Amino acid sequence: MKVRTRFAPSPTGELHLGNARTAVLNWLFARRHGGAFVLRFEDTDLERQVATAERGIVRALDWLGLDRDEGPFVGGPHGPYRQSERLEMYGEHANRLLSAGLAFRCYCTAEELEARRAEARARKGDLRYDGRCRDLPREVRERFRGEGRRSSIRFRVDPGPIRYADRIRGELTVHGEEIGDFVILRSDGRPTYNFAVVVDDLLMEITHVIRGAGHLSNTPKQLLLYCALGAAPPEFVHLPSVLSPGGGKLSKRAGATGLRAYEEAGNHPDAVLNYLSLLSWSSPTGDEVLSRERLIAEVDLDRLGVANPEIDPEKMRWLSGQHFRRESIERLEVDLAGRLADRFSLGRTELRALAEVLRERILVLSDADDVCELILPDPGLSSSVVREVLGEPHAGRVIAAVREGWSALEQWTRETLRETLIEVGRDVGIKGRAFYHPVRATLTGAVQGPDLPDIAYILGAERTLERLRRGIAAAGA
RNA sequence: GCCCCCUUCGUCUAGUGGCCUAGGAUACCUGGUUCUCAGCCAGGAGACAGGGGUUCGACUCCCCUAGGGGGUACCA
Repeated sequence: MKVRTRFAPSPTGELHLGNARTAVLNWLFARRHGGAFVLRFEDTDLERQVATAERGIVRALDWLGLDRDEGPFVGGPHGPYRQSERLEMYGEHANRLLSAGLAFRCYCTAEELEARRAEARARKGDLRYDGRCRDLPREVRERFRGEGRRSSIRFRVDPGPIRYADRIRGELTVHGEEIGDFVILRSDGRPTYNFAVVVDDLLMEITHVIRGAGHLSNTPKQLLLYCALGAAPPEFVHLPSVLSPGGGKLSKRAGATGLRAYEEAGNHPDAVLNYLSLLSWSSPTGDEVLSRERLIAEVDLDRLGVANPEIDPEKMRWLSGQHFRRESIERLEVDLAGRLADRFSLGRTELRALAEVLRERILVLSDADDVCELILPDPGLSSSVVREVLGEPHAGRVIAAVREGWSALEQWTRETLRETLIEVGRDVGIKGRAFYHPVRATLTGAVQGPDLPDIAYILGAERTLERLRRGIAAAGA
């Protein structure tokens, strides 16, 4: 049977790391088995407009490179892919259960139920539905209808053990009496979550339900529904809940736990994919820096852990750096151009040089901002640090010697620049900061930054030599 | 209240009764990379939540406690 997985967020706000991790695992697993990954929006409960949230989620999935085989905007044979557009299907299925005697109409109003719950809470009693409409005599039902009472439809849950399986935790058991008869269709005709997922997953032929562990306790209800509908349940895989840095719950809004923040900081998308997959999972090889291809080849539901992992933004950044180190120059050029275009006008060779240098040192793309800010603008030599450095005894001589060495270069490469710089240093007989600082200050106006040869390489021969020329003049003055 | 799930270095994890004087990664500290920051390389410190069992032997199995997560909704 072909593997089919799904990601079913409700389109409220932005994707947080926990949702994203669920999406990642579903996608990876589908790709691993040549299956289908479907996106579905669970929006039955939402009256506000959700269009922007929907687009935000799709955009986030695209950024992570999680392409969908079916879903909103791409379509597919099992649509529609929004619950709000599938309302008749839920009604039909609920009626099937009703006529089979597996469900019943409940005439209790929301207010009555709430009042009873409050009362039960007060005397520390049982909060579950008491089953009072379960076997209502016909006359009573008719009287309620006559009174104009609306009814919801509840699923009949008989007492006794319910055994269900989770791929990660194994066999689990709950007792029917702990669940109670739950609502599947509200009195206004909308389905409840537990009913809608089952109908959708069934109709969409989902084979593996991979979702957060928060849904573990919903699973027996859903299993019961599958049986009642005469269908074979999918395999359930409940991923441990992702926790905020420090251990708290992952809140829906908090910026630091939103996927968006990691994108804006310039984390490499493949690294985010990699990092998210490493939560509760590890490669059998022990390697941690994994390409998309390796992730797909190596995902294995049987290597998933049970404990709830905490987000570690530092490790995320490290991984991002590792992915940049493995990135192609061409791709990095595109990323850099996109990020820096509005602040700097970058020439072709300059962009290439920047990419070559930055590939070896950045953790996240935003690190490039600082480097460019430091190197690209004309430094001006009037700042106090520069004047101080250029005022040192041998400053002018050092700059002149470096300029002479570099201007004789046939090839302006990082290697030749570095070798020449070391050679000149030896010849001139000045070392350490007395040697480096005058050159550095002249080139960038600061005494701190990337390696000197790299700075010269990015600036190119013409600009480097010109800046040095002015440095000599300033030092001489 | 009741029910379910979880608990290895700060963090992510390896580990399925002897291979564990518990391995890796990150973060941290130290040294190197003839300047700085970053990167990179090398080294260091750092954990089986606590208590009872079972067993010749327990990080691994069972029970209790504590802590965390979830459910008990006409929320998802």
